[in-house]
Amino acid sequence: MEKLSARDRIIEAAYKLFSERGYHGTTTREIARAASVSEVTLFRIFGTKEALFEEVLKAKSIIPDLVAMLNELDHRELKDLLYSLAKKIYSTLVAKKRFIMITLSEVNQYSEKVINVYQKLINEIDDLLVKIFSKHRDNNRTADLKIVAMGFRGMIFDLFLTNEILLRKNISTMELEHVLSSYVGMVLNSIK
Amino acid sequence: MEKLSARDRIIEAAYKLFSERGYHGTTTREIARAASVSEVTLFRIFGTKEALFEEVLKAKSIIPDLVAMLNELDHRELKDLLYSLAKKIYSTLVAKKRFIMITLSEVNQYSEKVINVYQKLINEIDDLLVKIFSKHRDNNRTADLKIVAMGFRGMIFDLFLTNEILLRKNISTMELEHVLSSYVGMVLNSIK
DNA sequence: TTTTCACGCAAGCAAGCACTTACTTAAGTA
DNA sequence: TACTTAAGTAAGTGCTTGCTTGCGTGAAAA
Repeated sequence: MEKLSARDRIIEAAYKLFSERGYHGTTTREIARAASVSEVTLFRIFGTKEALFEEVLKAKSIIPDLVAMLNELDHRELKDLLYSLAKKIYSTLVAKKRFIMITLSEVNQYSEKVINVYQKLINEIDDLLVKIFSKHRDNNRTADLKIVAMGFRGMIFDLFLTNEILLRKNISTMELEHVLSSYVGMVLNSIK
Repeated sequence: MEKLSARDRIIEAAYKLFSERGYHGTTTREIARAASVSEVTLFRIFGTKEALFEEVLKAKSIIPDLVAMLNELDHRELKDLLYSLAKKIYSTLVAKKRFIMITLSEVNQYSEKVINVYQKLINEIDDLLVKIFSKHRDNNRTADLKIVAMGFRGMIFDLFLTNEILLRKNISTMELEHVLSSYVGMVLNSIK
């Protein structure tokens, strides 16, 4: 905490406060105070509260993390591959929990442009899953792979949302692993 | 719209505005104006903005709808039963979209008490699903029915969230039915 | 008819908000 | 040493916010 520049301290503080109280629920005074910086400095660096908000989103977005993750896959057996993918997605979501909270509370005010970014990301995840599935599918099964992919992604995301955001529950690593591998099992049943 | 009392018109207007701009992003002046009521009347009836907010949540909560829905099930074949349940859940979510939006944007400020209400509701849905599954399960399958239930609920909720809230997409009835029946298929594969 | 009631209108209040100005200070850098 | 840079302090600007007060009015109830 001590080595960070004023700019970074402000971003960290704003990130935390925006995620807890929303954009309109957070004041620039509070942010400055939490960053141990004068309010004047905040405005000198960022100009407006809006601009600060955008910088926070840029700095903390989950999207680069997820995109990077998608490119880090090895070529194991299908079951292990899906399981490790599920775990990586879940842990990325947890690591970016505050970003998700901001997104949820501000989602209805996003522009077409921002929404397209999410649209693309979701498609990218689903397409990757379809590609993985189709390599291993049983050809006399007629399951629609795109829908299986949506379902798989949906189960993981909802698990995160329900436990981490809505119920604030401490799900144990063991239980998490059990649930995720069961989800993988459901998917495998549907494509083989 | 014309026959509503001042009180109801205020609640309707507040519901709409809170869902679009969040609690802090909505002013009592705007609400009064949208309700064609003077701001004074708003405060005479509700006392404070906070109290109005709580009345809106009470009046518009999705919880009674879902609870009522759970008690309206007939006893058809498993596949049809799950499918009609999925459709009912989805359409209830759509009908209460604004309530969900408010919930998402205010979720991190809810008290233990409010969170317990959601906890109970989620458990109720999952338990119902488990009950349905276990009547029809294949006994030599060892799938954990609770987890299958969580997955099923998760797929449905994520479908709603992604399409209706995040991407604001008009998913056609046909496509929705196709996706939901595929989800039902995934579940059936896992328990039989 | 008189009283009550539900509401509107005009005005305002204290506090808080994002943001600014003017000036200062301390630590590098040329 | 002179100058730049990054930060702070103190004060304040104009505007908005939640909420209040006082007074008026038309319609229904008594």
